[in-house]
Amino acid sequence: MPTPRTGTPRYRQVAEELRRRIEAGAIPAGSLLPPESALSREFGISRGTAREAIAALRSEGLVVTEHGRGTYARPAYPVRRLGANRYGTNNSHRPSDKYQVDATINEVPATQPLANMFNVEPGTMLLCRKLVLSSHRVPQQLSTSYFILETVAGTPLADPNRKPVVDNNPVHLRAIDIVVTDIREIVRARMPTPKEVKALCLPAGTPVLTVTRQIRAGNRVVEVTNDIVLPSDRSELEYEIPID
Amino acid sequence: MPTPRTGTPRYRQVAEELRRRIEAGAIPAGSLLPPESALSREFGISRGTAREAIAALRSEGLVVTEHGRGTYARPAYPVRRLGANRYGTNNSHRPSDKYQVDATINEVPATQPLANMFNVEPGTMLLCRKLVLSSHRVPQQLSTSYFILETVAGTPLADPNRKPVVDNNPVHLRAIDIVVTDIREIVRARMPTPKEVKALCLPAGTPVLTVTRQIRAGNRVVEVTNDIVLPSDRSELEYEIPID
DNA sequence: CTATACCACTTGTCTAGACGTGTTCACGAG
DNA sequence: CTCGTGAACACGTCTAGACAAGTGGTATAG
Repeated sequence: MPTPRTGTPRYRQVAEELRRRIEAGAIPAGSLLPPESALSREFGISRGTAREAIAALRSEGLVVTEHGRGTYARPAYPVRRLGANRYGTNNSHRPSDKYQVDATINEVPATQPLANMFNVEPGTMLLCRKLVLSSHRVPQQLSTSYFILETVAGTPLADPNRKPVVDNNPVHLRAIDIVVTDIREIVRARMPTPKEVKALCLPAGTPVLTVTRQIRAGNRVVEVTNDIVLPSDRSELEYEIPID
Repeated sequence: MPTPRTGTPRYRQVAEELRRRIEAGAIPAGSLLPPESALSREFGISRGTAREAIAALRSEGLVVTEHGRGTYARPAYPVRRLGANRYGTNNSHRPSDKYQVDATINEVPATQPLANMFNVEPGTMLLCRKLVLSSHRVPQQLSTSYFILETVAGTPLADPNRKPVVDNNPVHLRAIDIVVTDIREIVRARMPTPKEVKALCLPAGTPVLTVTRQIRAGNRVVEVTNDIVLPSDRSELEYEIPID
């Protein structure tokens, strides 16, 4: 029984109806949507079409689905704002207290793109630090940083047993006599890889913010972080731009 | 004939195989993947399952699908970098030449959140400017800006016939005797609404970057842009952070 | 009272087929 | 030579049904 077409596909009509119900509060945030079988009956569509309608909402980040349980109107997450002052040298508040950090450290030769970012020869040995930053057992941030090995070898930065620093690298670099003068960040967004979905417990359809960061001391690049990965549903980035 | 299960679902196995082919260059960027019917035959799966495999890759942004044509390994887009110097007062390069701008201007009373961002009473009249920035007939950026009506009424900024400025508002604000001292931006990422998908010609599964911007002159907030929307496959944001 | 087994209900995966709609290209009419 | 038209082929939408697998509660055995 092919339903007569009205131009817009049926699954999209159903998605819009569900969206209206969520936005009007008829389906409160955090509560369950009707199961697929009920939607199928209510709208006179097959289960496959009902699933497509829900998939459309999921891809907008409006709902999340759990196997065996159902589909929820998505509750607003508490957002972690990475403030404009996160690199300030007066570390009045230390975010590290609230977060748990897992680090793996090893040494690698510079690949071509990394060498470009450091302005060194490819093959130069680098120190590579991969961090996983968690809060309440939920991973909040992944990052991979590189340092010129020569400049940090033997310092606390290269010590795997040392509790690694979270954000404020300028302070810790100063501790080893590197005075950071400026930081350059490039922000992008993309869909996560399956690995990142797993590592960050991302609900399906949630994009990630990525930050590529260069930390410079004078005209020397002392650290390259080749992608800080942040779940976009739990993070935002703040910048202050002074005007001359 | 239900295929025997090996733990991971068939559509995911097919997706991984296709991913390998793309990453290995067997399917070069920009070229067509085999059509669904061919995948269905090659892997011994139904067309629905082949579609699911492709949907998985699409949701990672690895491929894009065009109705009637096929699915392409996604070519790298030319990326528009919004540089750290985009608000510089010496506008040495004028990006406006390369872009076409459509503007709609009207006057609205401040809602509560807008009033908060401006630090004024709700209901204060604002000038609202919606811009669509295009390049080569492809929309690249949407934005909605607000100004305190009183401060800009009668100035070129409020003139709908005037060719609107693209980026560099500080320069144009200075022209009406407002000296911008700093700009605060908050960057987020999310999935686009269906309207944005259409307006920005977004391939399915592409997230958008959003920037909420406050432009301040002294301690007065002179402009609030409540979301610049950028397609994440064509844009990146650059920031320079000076360290004291 | 507890632990387990089962059951009802949910989403996940998959099949086979139907018809709609957009694209492309070759072929034929003018 | 140009224009259009139609066939072939691509993806888009939808149906009906099947079984797998996760979740949570209930009834039963110990």
